[in-house]
Amino acid sequence: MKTEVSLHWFRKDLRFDDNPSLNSLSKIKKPVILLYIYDDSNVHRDLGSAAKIWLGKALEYLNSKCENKLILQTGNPISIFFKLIENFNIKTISWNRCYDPWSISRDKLLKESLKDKNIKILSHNGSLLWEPWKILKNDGTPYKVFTPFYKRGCLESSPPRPPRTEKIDLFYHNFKSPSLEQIGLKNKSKWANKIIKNWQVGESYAQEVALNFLEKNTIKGYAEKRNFPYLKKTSRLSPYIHWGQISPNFLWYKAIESSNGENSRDVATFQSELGWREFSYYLLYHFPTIHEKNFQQKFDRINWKNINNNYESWKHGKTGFPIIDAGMRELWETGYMHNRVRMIVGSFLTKNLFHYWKFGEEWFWDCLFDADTANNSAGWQWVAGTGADAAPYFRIFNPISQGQKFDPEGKYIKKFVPELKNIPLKFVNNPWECPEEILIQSGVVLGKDYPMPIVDLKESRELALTEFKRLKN
DNA sequence: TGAAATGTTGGGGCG
DNA sequence: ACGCCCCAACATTTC
Repeated sequence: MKTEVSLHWFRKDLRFDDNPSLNSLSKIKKPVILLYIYDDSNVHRDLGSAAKIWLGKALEYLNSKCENKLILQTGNPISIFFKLIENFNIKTISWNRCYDPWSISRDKLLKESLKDKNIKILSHNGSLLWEPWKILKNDGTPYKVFTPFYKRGCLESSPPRPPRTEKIDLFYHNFKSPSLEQIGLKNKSKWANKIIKNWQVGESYAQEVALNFLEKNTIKGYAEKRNFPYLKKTSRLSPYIHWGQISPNFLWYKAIESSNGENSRDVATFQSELGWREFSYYLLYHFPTIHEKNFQQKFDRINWKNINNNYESWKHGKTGFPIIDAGMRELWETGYMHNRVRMIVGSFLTKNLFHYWKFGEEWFWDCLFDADTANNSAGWQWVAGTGADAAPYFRIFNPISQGQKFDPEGKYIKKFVPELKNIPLKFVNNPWECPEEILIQSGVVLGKDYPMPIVDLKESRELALTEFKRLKN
């Protein structure tokens, strides 16, 4: 008779600490097998290039932390589970929930297919502070505005589950897994090596980053300084949170513990950023087309410009607007972009280049380590003005003044757009206005070393306003 | 989690 | 001393 075992299916919870599914299996007291499925048949689209790199590293780390007993599979979960059930005497299958529509239907289908197998199936909340279906307005409908969602909905409902870690016993097996190379999760390209260089991917590093931020009071000044990209005062936790290498519950309670007289506003701001993440997941759960369609349908009538060369210039940081180009190059070179700059480049693509937000969302999806369906779509719809509680359509960022305001010394720009490093501060954001003589001294030939601006800011802004205004009539 | 256009105020120069 | 203009600084409105 084969040993009775439990199975934990890792999805967006690539951690051992504060993992509700693992905790529940610890109570059952049967040895546990750990599974990850690189599922390309049930998702709505393939992972982005950066995400695959991160995932590969994360799985490597996870495997090393469980004595290389992680079962790695690729393909359709239903057939994989059937195969595993033949090989092991599985009594319980457990996972932490995902909240995107295709995962929900996949899990539902799986539960049904396993119905008569005499296996207990458990699902848990491992990635949200509040379950989306528990936060509703008095009339029973979901919130559509962040502030009441967060303040009345979340903060006034029961507090999030405190973090907890139980030890599990591994089941030792010889089940064979394909290698990361074989399933396409090992990218050895120059680009891959470059963008991952400054990141350490495992759970312990996630905790290190979090504790440095929260316990060592790096968070002090966060409320103000998080807007200045060169200061690097954001938490930079987003990739870890996305992959579940650290739980929001851990961060929530660590944040509260770290709050003192000096930083309470900073801590509250950080908590509300976690709140924005909750809001994005909440929206995707209640409005499951938010990743592909305008949340506000009236914006379907906008005549966006057809995709053209400007999109390529934007993607590769060659728009001629230094703060935009710095941001897009940070993305391409590091798999990350500072939040303030995400807003600026998003506004530029949707309002000045007048491209549909989905094109921006797609490029971010491909390049960001933290590429996340809920956050990415909600963010792009926010900036485009088409979303729930979005920025009003007329809130158009001016890349020159945003650069001057949030990169006042030009340090961020000069880091990622080094061809401008000798340009005097006065012209860092508007090199095309720099006198020829100074350009020569700075070693820059516009149109050759650095592009001329690809659009007229004033003109394109007016055009966007006119087109958006048209919808009101 | 804007920015530009427009309006208001007040101080200084100057006839 | 006074009115007038200019303009910076700030406030309000508008998109």
